Amino acid sequence: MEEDYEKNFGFLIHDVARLMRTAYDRRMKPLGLTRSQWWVINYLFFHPGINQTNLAKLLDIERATLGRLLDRLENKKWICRRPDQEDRRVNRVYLLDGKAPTLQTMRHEAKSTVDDSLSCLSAREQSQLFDMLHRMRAELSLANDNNGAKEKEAPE
Amino acid sequence: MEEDYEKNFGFLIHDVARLMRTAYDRRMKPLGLTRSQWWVINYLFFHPGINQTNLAKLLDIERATLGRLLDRLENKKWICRRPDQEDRRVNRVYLLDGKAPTLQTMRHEAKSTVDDSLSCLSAREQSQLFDMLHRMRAELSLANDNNGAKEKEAPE
DNA sequence: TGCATAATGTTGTCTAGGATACTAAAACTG
DNA sequence: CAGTTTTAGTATCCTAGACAACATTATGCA
Repeated sequence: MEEDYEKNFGFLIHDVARLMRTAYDRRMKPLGLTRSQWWVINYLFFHPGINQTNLAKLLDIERATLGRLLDRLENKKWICRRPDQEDRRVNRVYLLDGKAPTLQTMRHEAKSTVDDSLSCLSAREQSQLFDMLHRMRAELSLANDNNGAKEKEAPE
Repeated sequence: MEEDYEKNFGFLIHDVARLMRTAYDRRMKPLGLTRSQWWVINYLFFHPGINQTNLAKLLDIERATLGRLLDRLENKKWICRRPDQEDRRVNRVYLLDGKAPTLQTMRHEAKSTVDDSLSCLSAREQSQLFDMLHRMRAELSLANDNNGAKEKEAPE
């Protein structure tokens, strides 16, 4: 019987993701950021001036969730929101100056966290794992969209 | 540059886990339970009368997190807590009667959710994936324990 | 026996995430 | 142009999770 629920894939992957998050967060703590916050900032580095909706799409999270993440990052003086000149609904989000060095440090921290957790896999296994998870994400993301839009798309 | 952060394994697995959770929760919704709640109940089915600390250990979550999960399940009349006769600190947790049929339904729902998300992998790939994630979980869980106990274990 | 220590469960505080409803503004349509 | 619809961002409410502090109760030890 143990086997029965030890085998639930949903919780297996949930556990791995959760354990990785806490490992990340522990390492990030001295820098004053969580993993999610760092991830937002990392995207902002590559997409300065992006608006919130598009950033939420990139991160594949809800706009509300991103909004709150940005609130916290704004409080900590990591980012700023500037109103768009042409569309008064839109905020453009920028990384504040002087953060590049810390960002670099965090990328290294992130990398060693990942490396640690992948150390029990061979290089070949790692790339297989990547490939499989990518496919799953694509599949799930699609299913998610279809479900979310179900009411509107296929009303009968 | 896209490649650079598209490749972050921590977020890849985080995304997959999150998408699976929302897929689960959507399916569970008509039954009035979230995935986490269902998981607790599933364990209780196999371990009636377990105390909270041991249940938290089985689930590998914090006692506080479990306590609040149990609060919600108690409100919904899914479980009850009964004081232990010998140790007055301890609560023994039981599944209330008549829930077995719903539990069975939920197991099927859970299974099809998992099957859907794994449908893009061959049987061989699935078992490889399982194996790899199990190893990672063991590794991370160990690292987590060591870190959590660090202060006490190695005070110098 | 009496005090120090450990264990059980709760509460409080924080982050993250989803869902929904809302406001303001833009875009579309007749 | 007026009215409708869509879009951007927020507010509100919920679950879940971690961490830390705490009261109560057991346990161990001098």
